[in-house]
Amino acid sequence: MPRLVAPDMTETGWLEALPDLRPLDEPARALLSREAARVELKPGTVLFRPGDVCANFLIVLAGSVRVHLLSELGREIVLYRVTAGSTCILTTSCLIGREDYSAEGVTETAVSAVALAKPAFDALVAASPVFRDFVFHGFGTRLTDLMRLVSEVAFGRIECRLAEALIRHAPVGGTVPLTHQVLATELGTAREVVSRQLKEFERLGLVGLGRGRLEVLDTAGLRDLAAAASG
Amino acid sequence: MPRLVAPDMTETGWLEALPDLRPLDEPARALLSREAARVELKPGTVLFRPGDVCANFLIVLAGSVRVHLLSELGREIVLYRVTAGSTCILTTSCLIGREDYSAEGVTETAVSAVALAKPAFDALVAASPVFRDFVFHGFGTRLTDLMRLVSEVAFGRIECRLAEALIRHAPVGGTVPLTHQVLATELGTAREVVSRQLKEFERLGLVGLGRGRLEVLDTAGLRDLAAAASG
DNA sequence: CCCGCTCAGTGACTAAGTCACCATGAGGTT
DNA sequence: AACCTCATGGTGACTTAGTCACTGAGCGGG
Repeated sequence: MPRLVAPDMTETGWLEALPDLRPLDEPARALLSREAARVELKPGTVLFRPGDVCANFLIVLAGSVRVHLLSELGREIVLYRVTAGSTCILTTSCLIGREDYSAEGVTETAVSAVALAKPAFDALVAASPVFRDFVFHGFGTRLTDLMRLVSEVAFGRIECRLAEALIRHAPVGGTVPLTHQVLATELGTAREVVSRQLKEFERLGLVGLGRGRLEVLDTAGLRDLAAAASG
Repeated sequence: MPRLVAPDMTETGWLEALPDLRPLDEPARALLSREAARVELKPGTVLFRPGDVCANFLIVLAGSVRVHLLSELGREIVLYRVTAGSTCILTTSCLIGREDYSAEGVTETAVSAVALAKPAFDALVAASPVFRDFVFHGFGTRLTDLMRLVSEVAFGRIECRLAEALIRHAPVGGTVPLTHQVLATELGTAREVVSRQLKEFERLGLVGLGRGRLEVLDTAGLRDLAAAASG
C-alpha cells in the first residue's frame, strides 16, 4: 500500500508537490489553499461513469486514475491515466462545457488528490495566468495523447501495440502481475488475441509466461517489434 | 464556389457571425477587432503538417478545414472538421503547449478565417472570460469528439461506420460526388473495404452507385444499420 | 476435499485489411 | 476520331484480427 501523504504534503504543503503551480502568485495560492479539499481514495474507486455530471475539478497529487471507454458489449480501452501532478482533462472538459462524462474513471492505486468546486475553479482560471496555463497545458497534452491513440488503434498492428504495452508496464526484466485480460483492456482488443500473441512472444523468447504474471526477457527484441511498421 | 465574405462580414462586422463571442465586452471586442487578421484561403490549401510549429490562433468564419492523421504507409483518418464559428483545437493546443503539430490540416472548401498572433491570443484569454469560455469550450467539444472516434475505431464495425458516414455526407436522397477512396479516408480504412461494403449496400437497395458519385436511397435503412451493434 | 472462481488455451468461424492486378470511363491531346 | 493517361473501382487470394463456444488448469475458502 503506497504512502498516501508524503512527508511534505501537509495541509498547506501539498501545493509544493505540483511543480507547474509553484510560480503561482500569492493571492492565487491563498485562494487555492483555502478552497481546495484534500481527498484520499482507495484503489478501485469509481470516480465517474458515462453519463455522470461533473461537480469538481480534480488535481491528482499521488497515485493513478485510469480513464477508459466501455463498449456496449464488454470491451474496454484505456484512454489515458491521470498521475501525480496532472488533472483529469475529461473532468475539466465537463466542467467547462457542462457536458456529461463520456468515459469511466477508476483509481488504480490509492489516490491522493485535491478537489476544487466549479466557482473556485472559475475564479482561479480568471485570476491566475499560471493556473490557466496549468489547465490548458494538461488539455493539450491529453489531446496529443488521444490523437496518438487514434493513430495506433486505426493503423497499428496488435503485435506492435502489445510489445509497446509490455515495455511500458514491465520496465526491467522483473516478473509483473499482469493478466491477459488487463492487457487486452489496455489495447482495446480481446483477451484471446492477447493470449495468442503472448504465446508467440514466448516462442520467440521475448517473454516468460505464468498464471497471472509475466516476465519480459528481451526488451530490445520487443522494442524492435514495436518499431516495425507501427504506423 | 461559395461566397467568401457574407454581406455582414465587413471588416468590422465579422465578429457578429460568431454567436459565442457576441457577449464579448467592449475592450475585448476592440482588441480582437484590432489584432485579428482576415484570411481567405483556397480549397486544398495545406494549413499545417505534422512537425510544423504553430504561430497563429485561427477562428474559421466560413468553410471547412479537415484535420486528419496520416499513417506511415499512406492510410489516413479524418479526426474532425473545423467549420464556421469554431477554432482549430490542435492549433490552440500547439500554441499553449508549444508543441508541434501532430496531424495535417487542409481546407476542404474556400475558407474565410481570422488569425490572431500568440501575444494577442494570450491577452484576450487573460482579459475576457467570454473569450476564454469560447476557447475552452471548443477544446471540450473536440475532446469529446475524439473520444467518440476512439470508441468507433476500436469497437465499431465498418458496416455501421460507413452507414453513419453516408448519412452525414449525403443528407437528402440527392446524388453526391464521393469516391470510395474519400470515404475510406474518412473512416481510416482501405478503399477495397469500402468498395465491397458499398456494393453490399447497393445489393440491399440502400444506395445507388456510379463512378465518382453516390446516391442514398434509403436513409432509414442506413440508420438501422448504423444503430445495430455500433459500440 | 470439493466447490467455485479467475485465468488461460484452443478450434472454427467471421470481419477487416492487404496485395496484386485488371477493367472502365472521363478528359484532354493530336 | 483515335489515342493516351489517369483516377476510379472491381476482384480473388491471402493475412491479421476479433468472435464464439468450450475446455482445462490453478488457487483459495469452507
